[in-house]
Amino acid sequence: MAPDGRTLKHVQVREYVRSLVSGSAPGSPAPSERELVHQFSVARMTVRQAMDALVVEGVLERIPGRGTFVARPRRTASRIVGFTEEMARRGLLSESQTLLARREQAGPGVARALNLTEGDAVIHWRRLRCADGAAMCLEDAYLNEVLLPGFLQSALPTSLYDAFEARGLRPTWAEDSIAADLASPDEAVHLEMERGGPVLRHSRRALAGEKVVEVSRSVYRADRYTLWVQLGHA
Amino acid sequence: MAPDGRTLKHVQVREYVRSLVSGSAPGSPAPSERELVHQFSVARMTVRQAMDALVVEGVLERIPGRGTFVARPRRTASRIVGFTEEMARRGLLSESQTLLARREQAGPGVARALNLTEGDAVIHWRRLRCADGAAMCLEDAYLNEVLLPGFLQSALPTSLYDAFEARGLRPTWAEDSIAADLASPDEAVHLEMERGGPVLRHSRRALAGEKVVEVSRSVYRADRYTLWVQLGHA
DNA sequence: TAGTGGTCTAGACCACGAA
DNA sequence: TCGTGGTCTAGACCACTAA
Repeated sequence: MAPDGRTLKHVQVREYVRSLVSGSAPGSPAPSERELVHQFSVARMTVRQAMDALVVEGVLERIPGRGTFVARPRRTASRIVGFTEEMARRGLLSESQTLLARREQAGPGVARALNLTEGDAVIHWRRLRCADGAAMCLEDAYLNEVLLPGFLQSALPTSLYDAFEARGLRPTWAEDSIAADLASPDEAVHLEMERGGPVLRHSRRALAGEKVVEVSRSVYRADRYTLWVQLGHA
Repeated sequence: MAPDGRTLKHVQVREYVRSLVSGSAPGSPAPSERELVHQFSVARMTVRQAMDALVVEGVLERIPGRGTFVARPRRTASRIVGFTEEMARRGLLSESQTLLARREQAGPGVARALNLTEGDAVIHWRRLRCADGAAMCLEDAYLNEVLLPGFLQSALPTSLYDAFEARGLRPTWAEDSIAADLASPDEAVHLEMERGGPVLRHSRRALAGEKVVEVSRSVYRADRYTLWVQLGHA
């Protein structure tokens, strides 16, 4: 489809307009379609193809009879992020202490969640996660070793999600479950809280495309953590 | 734009194709563009406009050189639903007992959340919500009286979200916060649980377009409720 | 080779908004 | 009245896929 040497005209126009309006205030006018026809010496349908893409993206908004304008940014559902980015968003410095990082054979539950067969090799990574120096969460992550070759052999990353990103495996879909519970004795020790104190249990199954990249169980100190979720759009 | 008497051609083609493929299995071929050009005696660009819309909607998928096919349904983020639909989804019968339903003056927090001024009239509706006969949740909802005229004067609905729907105020955006905690004595009595038992606190601010339609605080028995959330798409 | 979608042209008329 | 976006035409050539 895309000729090798040259850039498609509608892409040229699209990216020109995108750069023009990037940074413009919502409501600012974009060039009119006929104006762009003259500037680029292209047909109007070509310009419309370019603008259509930006409208679908939510960058532009058309008002018949008036013109095309910079759209106000859409509200979008929560992005899928890991602990590190979540804490950064709250202005907290995150640190982690690896309690366990090894190759294991998948049990029935983990195998099913990772779309693997029982006994397949998985990476089990257990960390105590702190924010601004205070124990916040105990996290057990299970990863598909096939998708992360050499993961345990090289230095463990600070952010698992950065490691996904670097491998083109940024999660695009997540199924989370959230429940309240009381801390087990072992959890209480790690989280430096009293036994039987309240905790928030957060489980996640994250996919990149069709690949299950992460299955995890986290337990948060209830007194230090509130989960925020945005749903819907527009 | 839209002439009164007749239907736009690209809309005709679009709806024809939509009805053709509705119910078809993912991967089934849709008519080719040139085929539709002949059937409808329209230009190819008109057919493409129709098909483009269906592709953006996620109904169709184009494969260059091969044809256009029915797309597999997209995974989408959690819909914004209320208690009634949430329980129905779990196969549970929900019932509610109204503990309080009255007009109040908005306090500072509720006023800010509802985009109102302190002292404005709001509806405060407190319900004990049960699933399959068992106490599940204690919910305090605050509503903008202006958006729900006559709400308290007529029979209270079973489902608040049905009432929104009937008024064209179905929430399209929600900001939720979720935390673990221990039940207060009062909550424990209503929820028929021991004092200091674990609960899940779920707060919501729901918008329909730009209008804040609901601000609520719910407290769930931790032993009976786990929250499920899906994020992302594709 | 025949068919498909992707790109592109050079026009046209319409309804609507602002001046 | 003029400019805007919305619709529509009747073609064209391209790259790709499958037979």
